[in-house]
Amino acid sequence: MATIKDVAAKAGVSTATVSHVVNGSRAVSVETKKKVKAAIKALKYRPDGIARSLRVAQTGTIAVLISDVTNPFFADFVRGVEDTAHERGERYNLLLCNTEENTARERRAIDLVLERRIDGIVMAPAGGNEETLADLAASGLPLVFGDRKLKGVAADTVVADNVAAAGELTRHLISLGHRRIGLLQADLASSAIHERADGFRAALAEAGLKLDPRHVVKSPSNIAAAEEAGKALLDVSPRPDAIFCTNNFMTLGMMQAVIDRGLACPEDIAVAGFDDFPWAAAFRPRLTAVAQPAYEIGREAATLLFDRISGRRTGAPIQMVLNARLIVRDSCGAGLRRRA
Amino acid sequence: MATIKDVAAKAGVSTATVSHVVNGSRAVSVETKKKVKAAIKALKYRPDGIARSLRVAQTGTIAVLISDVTNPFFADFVRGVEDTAHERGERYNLLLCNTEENTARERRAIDLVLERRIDGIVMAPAGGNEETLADLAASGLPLVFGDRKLKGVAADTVVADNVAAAGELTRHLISLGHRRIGLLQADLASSAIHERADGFRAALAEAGLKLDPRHVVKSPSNIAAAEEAGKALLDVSPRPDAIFCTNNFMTLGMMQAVIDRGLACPEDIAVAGFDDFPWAAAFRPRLTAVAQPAYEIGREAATLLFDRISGRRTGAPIQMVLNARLIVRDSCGAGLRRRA
DNA sequence: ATCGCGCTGGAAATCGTTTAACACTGCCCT
DNA sequence: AGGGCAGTGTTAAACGATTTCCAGCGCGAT
Repeated sequence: MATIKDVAAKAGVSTATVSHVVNGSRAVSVETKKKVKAAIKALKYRPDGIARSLRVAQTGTIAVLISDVTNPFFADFVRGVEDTAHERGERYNLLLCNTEENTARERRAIDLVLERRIDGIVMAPAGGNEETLADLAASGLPLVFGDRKLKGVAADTVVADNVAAAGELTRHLISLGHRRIGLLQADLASSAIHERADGFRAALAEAGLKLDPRHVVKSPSNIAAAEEAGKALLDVSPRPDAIFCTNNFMTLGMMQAVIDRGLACPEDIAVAGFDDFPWAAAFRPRLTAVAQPAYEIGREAATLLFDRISGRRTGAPIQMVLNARLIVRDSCGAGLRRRA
Repeated sequence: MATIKDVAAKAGVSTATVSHVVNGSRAVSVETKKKVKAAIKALKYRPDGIARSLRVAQTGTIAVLISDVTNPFFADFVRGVEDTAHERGERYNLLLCNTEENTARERRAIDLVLERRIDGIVMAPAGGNEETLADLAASGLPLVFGDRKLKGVAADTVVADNVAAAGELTRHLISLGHRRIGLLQADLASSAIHERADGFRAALAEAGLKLDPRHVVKSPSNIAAAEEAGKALLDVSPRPDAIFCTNNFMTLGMMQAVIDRGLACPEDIAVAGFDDFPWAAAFRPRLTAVAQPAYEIGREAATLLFDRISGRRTGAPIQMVLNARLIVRDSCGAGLRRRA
């Protein structure tokens, strides 16, 4: 690889001049500019970003820490941050880390990206690293939380309005005549999950409905585990007549469980999902679900981050909450004559 | 941020010594080691990876260029490479770039990551950058293609056996009695897509079946476009009695189109997908599809890459092809009494 | 004349590491 | 006694950029 020195030598100028024509950081006569450009082309010179980063103390890289890109929610989220990074810096890059909802992995990932001297972090915190993250935030490194807030650490945050949306969804269930409504809850520290459960419970209480403790089960946040948990839920007697699922994995596992037990949705049991899918209207039962603005959460989080990085915004962290919207389709029995 | 110099000063040793205790690169007496470690802790010293990278000429970062993480296939693929990166380096990081199947974006992304002096690239080439990529491969930077091969550029490659799997899927369609089989093809340069179409056509020919030209339509690779294209396909007369979809977006769009036209799958029309979904057995119609080993493709691609990076393997590029497997469910009418 | 200024250009310090080369101290061996 | 070697430690030169001074030159104003 040719270095700036090689270019300077070939063009018969100093490295300072080469740097200036590359970056446009000072006026350079058209003549020397031409010579330098010729040398650059001849040597296929490409500036070394590492050396540059060392000197200017910024890397043009931001880290994105999420639990799993395989989760469509986070895939959208990541696209949101990438797209806005693209619009801003022109030259920003994303360092992606899947933390698997694991405190230790998250801490390792943080260590790693800090060593890389990234310009900022947007993350969906797994929980359990409050202390580390509070230190981090205090250190001044731009840090924003997306999807989840973290108690006790002051950082910019953008989340969906989980309790409101969860309330709306369960009221929908109730309005359809369901009374024994169960909860299939992802077993995560995520504030989002807990807020959804809270919204669910509050709506139930408000309607004067009781929640049978056997009708709430927690499951690891993946489809296979949710399927097992879902079956357990279907096996209690009396069986719930509707299930509220706190995230997309729970929903998918639950649907599978319904099939495993030979039941029909929505005729035998209603299932309501938190998190919509692009294909939800194309397969039966057409899923009734809350659609989260995953992409926008990523976008806003990135915007907040870049505002910090650029110094456009300083001072106290702000918190942004985005609306999620209920999409009524068939899986809860809307428009269905209910049996018995 | 404390630097190595600060630590050295505080511990009363040279920076060389500090470096050696940090990296374990030479014997250091227990006494000085203790002093150094104390200083490190006291100052919260964290080595600067940028400076280190500059010096040692490697970054511990690899770039992953795909069209879109939002595509479940690529999400799995990325997880595959990340997981193996994790197992290898212990300290490897992923730079993620979505190229949107866009030649220009891909070239920009390549430029960007080259400036970052990444240690290697694994990518699903969009097509159109053959020259650039051939240069790149020739330059000696470890480069491996996943999911797609690129004609005319010699690089390690891992792909699925698209033509075989496509053949198997269409033979399945034929065996079920379908005769007017249509093709909904993603309009991509991807070798994978073309191989699937080839496998499809070959199987048709082998069975002595004709392909009505009006029964093959190309669509941009996203659900909405595929839905429109799917409707067009359903509107030709005579209507096809089965559709082969070349990737997951085509499949989803097609299913939506079937609903839009008020038809039933598989009763009125069969749809066969290339790319399975984790939820495919939980919703109706249960999709018959070829399941690609997306995660494994990512894994093997990364393995190939690290073998190059570490110098464990040199010489001519190798090509690896992984099997995809057909999963028969309901959407093509298996086990269905066919009408008329 | 002299001063000041705008326009170009260069020399050299700097960013924070790693590492080759060298130095010192004991100690063993002959 | 002296050479060789193992064990620790330091000095200083890279790595490849950016950027702060500083300088030369031409020119208009005083």
